[in-house]
Amino acid sequence: MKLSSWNVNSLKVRLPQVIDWLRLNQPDVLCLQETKLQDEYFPADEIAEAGYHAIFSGQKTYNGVALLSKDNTCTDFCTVLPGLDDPQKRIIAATYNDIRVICVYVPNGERVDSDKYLYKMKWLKALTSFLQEERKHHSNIVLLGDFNIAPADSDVYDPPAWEEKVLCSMPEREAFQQLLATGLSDSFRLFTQPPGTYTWWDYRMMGFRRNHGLRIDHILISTAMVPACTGCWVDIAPRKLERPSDHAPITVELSF
DNA sequence: ATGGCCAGCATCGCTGGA
Repeated sequence: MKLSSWNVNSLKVRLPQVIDWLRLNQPDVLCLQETKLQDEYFPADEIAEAGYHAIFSGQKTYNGVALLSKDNTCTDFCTVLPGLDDPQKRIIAATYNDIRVICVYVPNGERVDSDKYLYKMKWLKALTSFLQEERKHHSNIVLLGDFNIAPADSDVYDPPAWEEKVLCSMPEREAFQQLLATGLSDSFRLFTQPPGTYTWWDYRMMGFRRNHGLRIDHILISTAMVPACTGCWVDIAPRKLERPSDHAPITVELSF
């Protein structure tokens, strides 16, 4: 089975690209971030025509997450991060065939000296606690989405320029390691990858053409799933389209 | 040169993203 994650930066704008991508790639689950849609406007019918069931948690203008799946029998649907009274729609989780799928849109943080950075760190701490709890109930966990963290300098096109900047700062990288310490592996790093593989490129300054990118979208799998993991890759094709999202989708493949 | 682009909302300029 295949699970994918894509920050679409407005599902309204990107819907045709998402539908095309689903038809072409046929993931079992596609997790979306930054849908930027209130639930009453979610394009469930168009997505159903492509053969996918959708659950979603959105709001006006900002944030918003969704899980699209071929399987329409998910259970334990959840859209809140316990311990955090957060009006921002940044998490959606559901269980598909004994696999716990947790889709997240981690706050950006803006700058390391901003209040949004403190909110980001608080959010990550609550997420780690949530994973510790989820681990007690599920052995097969996939935590995927836009983490807004480049875990290492090899995930950054220009490490000196980004040193201790938001997305690359040590506290953020430590928070990422704390997530892994709950019993998760970065599936991307289980395989040899082409150097300079990223998931986000700035719209400005011809960021994509110059491959000025960061790897900030991730698929983390519980250790029990590692032997079944057969691949993880980033598909940069959608980033080359007209009116692209600034993120590319990432996919993990599992032998069940 | 610390900007540049993009989406949304509400208009013709701002916020937020990363």
